[in-house]
Amino acid sequence: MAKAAGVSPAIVSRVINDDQSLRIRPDTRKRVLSAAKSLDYTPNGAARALRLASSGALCLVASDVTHPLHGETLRGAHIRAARAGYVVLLGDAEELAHNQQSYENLLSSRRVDGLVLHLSGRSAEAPLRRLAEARVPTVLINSRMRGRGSVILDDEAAAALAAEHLLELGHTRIGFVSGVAASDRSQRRRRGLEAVLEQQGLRLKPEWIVAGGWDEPAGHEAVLRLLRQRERPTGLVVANVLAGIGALAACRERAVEVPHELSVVAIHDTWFTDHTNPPLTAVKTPLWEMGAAAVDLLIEMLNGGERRSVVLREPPPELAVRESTGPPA
Amino acid sequence: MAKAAGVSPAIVSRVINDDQSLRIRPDTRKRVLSAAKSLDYTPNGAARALRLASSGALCLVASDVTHPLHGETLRGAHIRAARAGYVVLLGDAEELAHNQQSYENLLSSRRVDGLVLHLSGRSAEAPLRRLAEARVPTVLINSRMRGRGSVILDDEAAAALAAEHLLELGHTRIGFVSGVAASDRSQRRRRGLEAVLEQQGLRLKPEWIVAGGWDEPAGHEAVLRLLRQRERPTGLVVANVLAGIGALAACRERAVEVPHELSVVAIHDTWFTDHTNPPLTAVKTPLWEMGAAAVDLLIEMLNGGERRSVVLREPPPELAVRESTGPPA
DNA sequence: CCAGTGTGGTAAAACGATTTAACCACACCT
DNA sequence: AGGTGTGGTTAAATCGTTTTACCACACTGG
Repeated sequence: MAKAAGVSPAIVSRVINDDQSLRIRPDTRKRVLSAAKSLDYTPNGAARALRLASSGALCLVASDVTHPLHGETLRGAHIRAARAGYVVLLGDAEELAHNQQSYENLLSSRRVDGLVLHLSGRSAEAPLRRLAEARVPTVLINSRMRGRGSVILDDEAAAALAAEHLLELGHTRIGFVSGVAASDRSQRRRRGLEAVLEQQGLRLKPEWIVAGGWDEPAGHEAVLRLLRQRERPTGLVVANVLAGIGALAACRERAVEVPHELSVVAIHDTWFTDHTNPPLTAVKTPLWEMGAAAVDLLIEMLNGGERRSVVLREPPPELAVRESTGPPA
Repeated sequence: MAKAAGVSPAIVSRVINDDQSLRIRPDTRKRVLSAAKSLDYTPNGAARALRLASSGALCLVASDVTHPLHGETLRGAHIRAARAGYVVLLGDAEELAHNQQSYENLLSSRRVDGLVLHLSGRSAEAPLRRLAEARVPTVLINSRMRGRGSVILDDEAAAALAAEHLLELGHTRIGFVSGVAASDRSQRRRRGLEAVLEQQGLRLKPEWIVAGGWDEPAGHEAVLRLLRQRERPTGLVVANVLAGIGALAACRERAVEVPHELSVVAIHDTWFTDHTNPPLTAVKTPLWEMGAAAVDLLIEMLNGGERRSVVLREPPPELAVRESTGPPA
């Protein structure tokens, strides 16, 4: 490259990288640029990474790559990263937790400059977090830890919106299917729900709080448990849309009519809530933006910014009313 | 590192990489290994990549990262790659097609050793393919091109299975909602369908073949078109499960009863086919395996193997009968 | 005329691993 | 004893950038 331009590699580098402090004659610059184009030269990534001690790659670890909600977040992260010149590596939490060896390698070989962890909150994932922060700057999505960068949804607001919807329809007996119970996001959703109920002088009955998870089988199973009880709620807030679909399935299975006998509203919204039976009322949350915000924060940290914990309040959660909610019988 | 072990870097490298041609005293090896552990040393990825002229990363470009079916394939690819010591970068076709500049950079900077392209078959993606093969070894998923590595499903068999199911139920008036019409996988599915019909002396009426796409809106719109016709089929094969869901929605919208007035069977199966209204009969296809096979093939190519075109016949497609199909009225 | 100040570069030393060639000590063979 | 392996280790070159130090030259002001 340098040879073709008849110029030292130093100059080439500085021209290509548009170094502002470089003083150069316009025609020399042009010579470099045209040589670069005619050779269709691209700087070697590995050499740059070596010299700059940074790889230009971020890694997003998702609890489950096939989880439909992660797709949105991933895309947000991806687009933002690309805009800043980073590429995104993908990790599957389960796979990595299984194979700690390779996980450690990935982190400590400086192949990635930073990490975004989007985990489920299950305890099996603890080592992933511990190792992460020890090695590279890390941002947590939808879970918080002291002194770590994180981006979380406004879960209280989302849950409150769901609760208000049920209250407006006239429900007073309201149940809650939590996500992974130990996860802080699940607890935030519960708090948001409780706050709204208390305003109305209502309480969340402990026996109507059932532990679920983030996927369909978990919601299914949780609602079966709930339906076994003598007294039943008339309205149900489900902490996750996949679990919400499981809830609908459980109702069908037990011949519980939705929404006449039980109204169901879930948190998060995706394209297929229109297509469930009945279509599922859901609270729309800014998942795309969450991914984007996580990457923004991470890049900010990489540039020397401090670790912050961001609560994503914009855009605010929105209710999409469908046919799984209605007035109590 | 070398210093702590009291040994030259050459030895360290060869011990760490387990070089078979190295003859070394057991205690020397042990010294190296224990020093490596105590310093918790990991070779710098960038330096290795530079020296070895290979990055240890593969890139999977999907037409749409949020597409539920891609999740499965992605996971298969991911796990296989990890097993071989590769990490997987993720690309979004739409994003990359938009931003060719960065795409070219990614490919030519040798940041990835190989590429897996899982595209939709739309013409906008053509440049992605062209550039890819010019720069790095590439494997196409579910589409074929002369002289390129590729992995495709046994689409004929899958479509045939769907058709046989309808025939067995007694349908003779069968329609087809294709995917992206120009894509070869769509054509293979159509051929599979036609072959089975011909065996029974039946024909696929041209007016009952409607062009769709790979997502819900496309299927929705295609079936609305189909339902506008005077004469209607009683059974419908939809080339994609998402489009299938759109088909169901279109039927609901037009008050066409499924399965009594129209039976619908789609290709590909995912967890939510159980939850549509009515639950959707679908042909299960080995998506996970397809991702895995693509990566296997790519790695084989990277190791000097020739470009092959693999048809994935194992495991064979399987029919999951649900409530969207039944005997004709 | 000379010191000082720009200007437009060049040359060389990193970055951290891998690989090759070279070297040495020692044993074994003839 | 001289030649030939053999086992074990070292030194040096290399990958392609970036960065720092430095240089030659022209121009300027006193």
